[in-house]
Amino acid sequence: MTDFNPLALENQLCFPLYAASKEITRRYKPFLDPLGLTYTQYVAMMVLWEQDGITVGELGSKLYLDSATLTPLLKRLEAHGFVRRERSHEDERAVIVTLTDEGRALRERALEVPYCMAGCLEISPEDATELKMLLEKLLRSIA
Amino acid sequence: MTDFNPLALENQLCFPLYAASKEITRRYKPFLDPLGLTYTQYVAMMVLWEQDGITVGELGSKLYLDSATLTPLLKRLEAHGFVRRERSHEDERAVIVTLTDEGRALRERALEVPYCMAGCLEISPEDATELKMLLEKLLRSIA
DNA sequence: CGCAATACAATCGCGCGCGATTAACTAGCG
DNA sequence: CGCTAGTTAATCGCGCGCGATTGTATTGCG
Repeated sequence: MTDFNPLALENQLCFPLYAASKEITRRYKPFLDPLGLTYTQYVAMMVLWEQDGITVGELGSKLYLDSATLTPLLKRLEAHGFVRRERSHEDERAVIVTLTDEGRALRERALEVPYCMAGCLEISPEDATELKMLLEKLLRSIA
Repeated sequence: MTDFNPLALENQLCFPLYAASKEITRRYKPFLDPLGLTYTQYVAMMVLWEQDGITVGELGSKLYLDSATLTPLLKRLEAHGFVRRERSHEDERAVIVTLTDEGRALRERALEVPYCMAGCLEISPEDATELKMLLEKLLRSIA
């Protein structure tokens, strides 16, 4: 029997996950730079394009991020004129995030990003579907 | 035909990749904290446990990290007494990273980490193998 | 009603992650 | 041999990512 090294990088599941995530985020950069968005800001905007006027907490639960990350990020998006941040009148603890006209308009320019990325990632549709399914399964089991 | 929204979070491949990577790194924390390592420091140590005395550049190519990340990280590992950083005599541009006795000894304590994580991730061996294979395939195609 | 428990966002501190630049060194070509 | 082009780490600046704490608002229980 060959000796198995549990601390070898090749025997890790999590390392390729970590490395692939970083590399892909880097691949997004040239497509997102012209929009003035980072990757995290981009996914935050995706949530808002689907569901405008949600709270910081709701946004965070969809993105797996907390207010320590989101508050400064949303302030930057606000400074860029893409969103507004306002205390809820019903519940003064909550902060509602709303798209501005400029933020809504940005969606049109962002529409091509997924297609640019699809052309950039050399992965078959079958592998992509399988990978997405496995990642979501993993995510459900731990998050 | 149903209308497909390319900017919906559920239609992204990269988002579950990004989210799962973050969540898993977080799961490592309680196991790595007692060793005094972050996740990135842990994978750097894994490389050194396999191949001691490599340069910053070689380490970076294995971890997909550059010197801007590694230099301060290695300084912290040096401050903790796990590694030494010395200019190569053959090539004064290169910096050789070497394990200290303490750094080598840490491997024994780290050996249980992969087993703790395996017990913590609810994923079947078949899914894990398939996921790892797909991630490495993706990584090879883009990095 | 009053007060303790809970919920929510903001803040703080530290460690990445990386594009861009800088500085030191080496290689290689004429 | 000298000079330029290339290589290697280090540094800088900014934006996350998150555990921990803080302050305010709400809820719920007696």
